[in-house]
Amino acid sequence: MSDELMTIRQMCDAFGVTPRTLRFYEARELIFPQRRGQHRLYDRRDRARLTLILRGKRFGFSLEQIRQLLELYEPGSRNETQIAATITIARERLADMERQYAELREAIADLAEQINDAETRLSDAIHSKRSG
Amino acid sequence: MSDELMTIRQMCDAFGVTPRTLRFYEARELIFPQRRGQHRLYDRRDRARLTLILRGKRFGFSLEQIRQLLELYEPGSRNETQIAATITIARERLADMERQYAELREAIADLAEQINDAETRLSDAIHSKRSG
DNA sequence: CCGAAAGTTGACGTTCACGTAATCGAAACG
DNA sequence: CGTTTCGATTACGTGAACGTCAACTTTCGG
Repeated sequence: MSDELMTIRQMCDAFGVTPRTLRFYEARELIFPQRRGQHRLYDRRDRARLTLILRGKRFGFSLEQIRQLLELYEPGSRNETQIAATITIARERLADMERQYAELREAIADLAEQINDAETRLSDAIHSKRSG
Repeated sequence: MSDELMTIRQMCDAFGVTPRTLRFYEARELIFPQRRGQHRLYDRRDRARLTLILRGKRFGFSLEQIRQLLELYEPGSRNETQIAATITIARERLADMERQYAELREAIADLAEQINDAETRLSDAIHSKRSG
């Protein structure tokens, strides 16, 4: 069932990454595809993790930070100490994201204003050219 | 006037960067401090640019993208074509930021939920231990 | 005036996140 | 049954953004 298990190429097409990237994430222990013989096979869980990886990257997180966050998404058979540690890390990332969210709002407003100013300068320049 | 002109060390202390970083940004043409003899001196404009550089970095922009954006903040003596090009680039960055802003909102909600779930698992684990 | 402190210019090193090429085994296909 | 094709492994290369170290001036406090 191609809906359940995907080859590395299908994954690459689906997510817009290269085989190298998927093998690299695996080497860094971010995903753990099964093997059929020598070949890798990716299931729903792997796809979900990859989605989170790519999202994390868009927010500027390192692969290591993302790896730590992914533990949160594992109903994992780990102990209390590890769960607590993961939660602590996740709270820090969450705080990062909330700060970034707030700052992004400001930055968007700033940039929009600068674009407006530049547009004014531009139309002024065109106008003075036409009438000069 | 130390409020007007700052040495490289004062800049580093103020912005939390290293001298190497400031010289690197200068080599990449992101800032242009004056020289008193051999030494660099940074003015208000340089500080404003550095603020924008560090902000841009926090949003995951490359130094080259930031350099292009900085042109927008220069009341610059450039021609219409260049202003128009800068505006086009800036609009793209603005679109990037708006997408990021929207996605960040979702991601924050997701992560908060996962943290909640993990906290539940954690307290459950503690409870089962106490009563077991 | 002079020695420590601060700053300068190379130039090479480093980390992250992959890219790229070589070589190999397995698998699909006419 | 040979040959493309897909995938695996290994290893070296790369670009971005600095770190680090050496060798020199320059400047400032005592």
